[in-house]
Parts: sequence; structure tokens; C-alpha cells
Amino acid sequence: MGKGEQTRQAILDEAFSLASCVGVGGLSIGILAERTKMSKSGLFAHFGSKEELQLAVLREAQQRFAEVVLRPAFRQPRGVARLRAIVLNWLDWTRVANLPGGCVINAAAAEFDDQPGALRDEVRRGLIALRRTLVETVAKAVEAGDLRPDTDPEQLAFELEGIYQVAQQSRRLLNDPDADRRALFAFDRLVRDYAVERGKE
Amino acid sequence: MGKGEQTRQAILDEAFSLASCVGVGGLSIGILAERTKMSKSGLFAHFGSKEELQLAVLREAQQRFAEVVLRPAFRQPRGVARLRAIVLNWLDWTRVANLPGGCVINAAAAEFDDQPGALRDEVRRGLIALRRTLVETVAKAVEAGDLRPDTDPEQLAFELEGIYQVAQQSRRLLNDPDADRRALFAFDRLVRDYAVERGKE
DNA sequence: CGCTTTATAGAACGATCGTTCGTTTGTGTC
DNA sequence: GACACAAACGAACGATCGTTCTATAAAGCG
Repeated sequence: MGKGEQTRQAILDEAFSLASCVGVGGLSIGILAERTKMSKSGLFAHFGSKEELQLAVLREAQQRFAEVVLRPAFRQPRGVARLRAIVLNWLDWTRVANLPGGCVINAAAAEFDDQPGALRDEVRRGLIALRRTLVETVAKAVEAGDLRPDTDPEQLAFELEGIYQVAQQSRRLLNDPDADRRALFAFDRLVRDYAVERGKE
Repeated sequence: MGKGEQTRQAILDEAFSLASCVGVGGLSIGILAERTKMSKSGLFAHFGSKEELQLAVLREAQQRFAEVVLRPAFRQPRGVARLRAIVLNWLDWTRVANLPGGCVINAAAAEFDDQPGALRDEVRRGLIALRRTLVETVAKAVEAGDLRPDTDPEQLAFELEGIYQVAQQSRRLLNDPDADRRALFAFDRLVRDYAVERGKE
């Protein structure tokens, strides 16, 4: 890796955790230059525009999410176990990744959901991919016989995302120490609802 | 109402719908002055600082939420009927209120959840009040005999907020036309889970 | 009406924003 | 070591930001 790629990555690291606090839209080249001890113009040259920097941060976030949340979970056997692993990693990922100010992607989703442009498209792309992964994981849990055959994977994935989002908000804004516990409780109840009832099948 | 209060409200109206699109943090006095056909300084004088303007917008949002979502629902008899009315109004409130860019409060929650200050405090206060209202409504549904006595109102309120949040995201960002239907489906399943089973009681 | 108070306008402030340009420093290669 | 190229810098740009000040216009009241 050449010098250019190296510093670019260092900038991205700093931008990533900064965006966690101020949002992807709140990123500032001046402040970022200050934190990385670079000149504004020197930093700027690595991206060509602020939007390109923001896009790079979003892509970085998605990549780390896949590494930290999804990939380890896929070592679990297909079925509810894998689904549960995803939820557990998901709830933990702001701690595992360097995200002192919360999930970048979720914040960006709320920020850009009504502002057409490349940033919104990128966020959208990422969330659609995540949703698809969830749907497929649920579908495999059905195939594996963990969930009832009439389970609607899209509905279950929908509800899983809701659990995650409210957990984040409860933990971060309301300072609710029980947020994770409640999220897991909701997940378990959800899965129990859709589970095949072993005694009756 | 004097002239001052009148124009202040007009500014707030405009700021409210503008914040829906760009976020409470993205509000700009210059742009707001342009939209209201006022001078920056003339507009500014009504609030004294940008932060005070932002706080006023947040308070306005909370007041409208109470009027549009909660108050009508409280005309329903206590119990699941009232709870369902809240959810229905809730899902509709970005359409009923002038919120072309989505729920101001939820966006602000994601924006300020890690930035200490008066704005975060205000958002927090509003969301805590909402959560409490939900909890009490659930508790009354238990008293009314609609829900099982061992129902945990805080848990149910927690999950209700999750349903709302994912519905918003799915509708606004993913353009999912089924978002509201899925949210209602989740609500009904949730309530059925906690409902007293009439045949067995 | 006249008088006091309030509301609005206009110009300017310093700060910061993203961006451009020319130059200098550094890196990697023959 | 010399050369070609990439990387970083420093200064400046025009624009916009929130804010302040002073002056003008309007509103409210006797």
C-alpha cells in the first residue's frame, strides 16, 4: 500500500469516528484536517470533493458493518441461531467498531431520507442490502425447520430492524440501561411467535 | 395576539416544515429569512439566538404531535382501542402535520443523541414524555382487561416505538409501499401476544 | 392626533465553509 | 544521485454562517 492509500485510510478512520458524533452531513474538512494534523488542501486532494469524502465514509461504514456484524454471524449454522447471532452482533457493533456517537448508517438514514442525491442513494443501497440479508437469513431458518413454513421473511426482517432502532434510541438518548435486554426479549418473543411448536408438529 | 406573536408563529410554521427536510440542526437563519421574505436581523430578533429558534421548533413539534396524534386518540375508550388509535395517528402524522420531509422529532433524536446541550435535553424530554404516555396507555389496557395482567407496559411501549421507527425508515428511505401495512401487522401480532385469551380465561 | 413601544430593515462583523491554485516537499525508480 | 511523479502545504477565493449595531417604519395606546 503506497503512501497515498495509507493516509487516505487514516483520514477515513478519523472521519468515520467523527461522523459517528456529528453525522455524515456534519463532517467538516477544516475540523478533519485539524484532527489528522494535515492541511485542508492536502486532505481535500485525497477525495476531490466533500461529497466524495462523505460517500467514502458511508462505504467504509458498510464494509465494517459487514465485517463486524454479518461475517462472524455466518459462522453459525443457518437457522435461528444465525439470526440471533446477527442481532447480538448488531446490538454490539457501535461498541466493537469505533463509533463513540452511535451508528453512522442509521443516523445518515434519518438525515438523508428526504434529500435526493448520491448520499441518499448510498445509504439506501446499504440498507436495502442489509434488509435482503436479513430476509434471506430468515428464509433459511424456515427451510431449516426452525420457523413455521408460513413465516413471512420480509415481515420478520422488518420487525427486527424496528427492534434494533428503538434499542439504539433508548440506549443513546433515553439512557435506558435495559435497552439491550428489552431488545433481546422482543427478539425472543418474535422468534417464539414464528417458531414451529415442537409439541404439535 | 399582537403583531410580534403573529409573525413569530409564521416564522415557526416555516421553520417547522423546513426542519422536516433539512433537520433541526440544518436550519439556517438566512434561508429561513428568504422563505419568510424577512431580513435576517428582523427574523433573528424574534428568538435571540439560533439555538433558541431550534428549541422553539422542537417545542412546536411536540405540541403538534400531542394535538394530532395523542389528543384524538384519547377520545377512544381506554384499552387496546385507544392504543391502536395512537398507532394509527402516529403512522399518519407526518402527512397530517406539515412534515414533507418526515418526523422532525425522530430526526432530531438521531441527530442530537450524542451532542450534549439544550437541544438534546429538549428532544429527550419529549421522547420520555411520549414513552410515559405509551406506558400508561398500555397499563390502562391491562386494567381494562384487554391485555394480560402480567404484561410489562414498558416492554410493550418499547416495541411500539420500534415498529414506528422502522415504518418511517422503510417508507421514506426504502420507498416501501407496504410499510404501514407491515407496521399494523406487527402491532396486531404484538397485541394478540399480550391479549387475554378470551376462550381460556 | 402624538407619543412610546415594538417590530423590521440594512449594513457590517469575524468566523468558517468548500474549493482552487501554485509551490514545495517527499517518495519511488532508473 | 537524477529524474518523474505523487503528496502535502499555504495562501487566497467567494459564499454563507450566526450575530451585532444603528436607524427606520409600524403598531399600540392615551
